[in-house]
Amino acid sequence: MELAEARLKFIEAWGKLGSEWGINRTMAQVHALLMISPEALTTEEIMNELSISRGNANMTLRDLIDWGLVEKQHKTGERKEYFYAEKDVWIIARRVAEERKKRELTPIIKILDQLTEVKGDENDPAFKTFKTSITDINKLAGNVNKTLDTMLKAEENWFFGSILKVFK
Amino acid sequence: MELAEARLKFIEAWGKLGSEWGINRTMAQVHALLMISPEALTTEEIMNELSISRGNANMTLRDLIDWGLVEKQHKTGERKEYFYAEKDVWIIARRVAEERKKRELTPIIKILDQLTEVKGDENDPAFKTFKTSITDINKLAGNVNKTLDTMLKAEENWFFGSILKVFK
DNA sequence: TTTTATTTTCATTTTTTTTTGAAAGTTTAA
DNA sequence: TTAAACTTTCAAAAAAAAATGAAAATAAAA
Repeated sequence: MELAEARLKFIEAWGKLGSEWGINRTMAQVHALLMISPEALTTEEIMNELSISRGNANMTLRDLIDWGLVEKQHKTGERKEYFYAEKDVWIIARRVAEERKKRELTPIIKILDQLTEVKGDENDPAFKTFKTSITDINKLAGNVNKTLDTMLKAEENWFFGSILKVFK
Repeated sequence: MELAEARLKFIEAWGKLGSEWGINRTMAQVHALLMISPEALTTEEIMNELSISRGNANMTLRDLIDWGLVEKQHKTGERKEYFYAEKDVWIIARRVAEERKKRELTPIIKILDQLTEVKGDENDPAFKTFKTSITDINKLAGNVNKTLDTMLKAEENWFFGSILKVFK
């Protein structure tokens, strides 16, 4: 396979994967494009490569910056902005985990904590089932949380190396 | 907080979480409702509790069955079908992991493997960056895959117990 | 300053996803 | 059989999400 074809396939696949995980397809595609680009790109170049509008490119890039996956660069003597993506997959994975933890896990844990406080009749099966489910989900969420904290503190080889041996 | 209110809050929160992770909000809500229901429910009951149409309820329940999270039950002497959800959160987590692995991880690994075969000029930065990125993502995906396999074989206390101590 | 290059915003349009509901299909019982 | 009870399907409608593009805003240069 030629580079040009492979690049398009990767961008498409990354976009699809993103959309399956609740991430805007275009955002995932812009990320894919920047990940495989050795140099920082301008908004114009991104628009052309992916056939998207200026507005879309602008908003998507802002989101990617918010996620900590892309940074703005300025070239001396040049007026326009360039965008460059982090390329270390371990750092990328950690950033995504960190953001999703902050945006989704923390809020749901807060709600689950409140729901644990529900009052009712211990002999009512509806009450008992509710309480057990919430308590169990809360415990699982707490463990996911702890595991993510460990992951966020860990070095790259935490995942690529030692931990896997424990499973073997 | 009263049970009725807590139930609604949980259903809402679970639906929101689902939609953030690419799972249809209604499907997550039906799942939530069944998880906190001690007894199996009829389509009719689910329609009423969540104010959804018969068609929607039917398709959503079928999907949940496909995911292995819900099962049909028949009560003797009764004609209509009842739906019951698995309540063990560890089993739920494993089923979801198993399905997403099959539906999303395996296909992307297949594509990444193909993309690793790309041919080009080793001195071309575009080629080098592409190859490095794909190779790294592929390695990470492979490790995620291995970890999930381990998780799928593991007992509940793999997650709730021992492994966490390794991190401490 | 004023002009020009560039970025950002956001009301509107387009696309995608989800839901509806009524007709068709199926199963059991009379 | 026929009818009643219940389930499934799917074209059409509605809702939600994403994208457009032109105007407004901003920033650098003349």
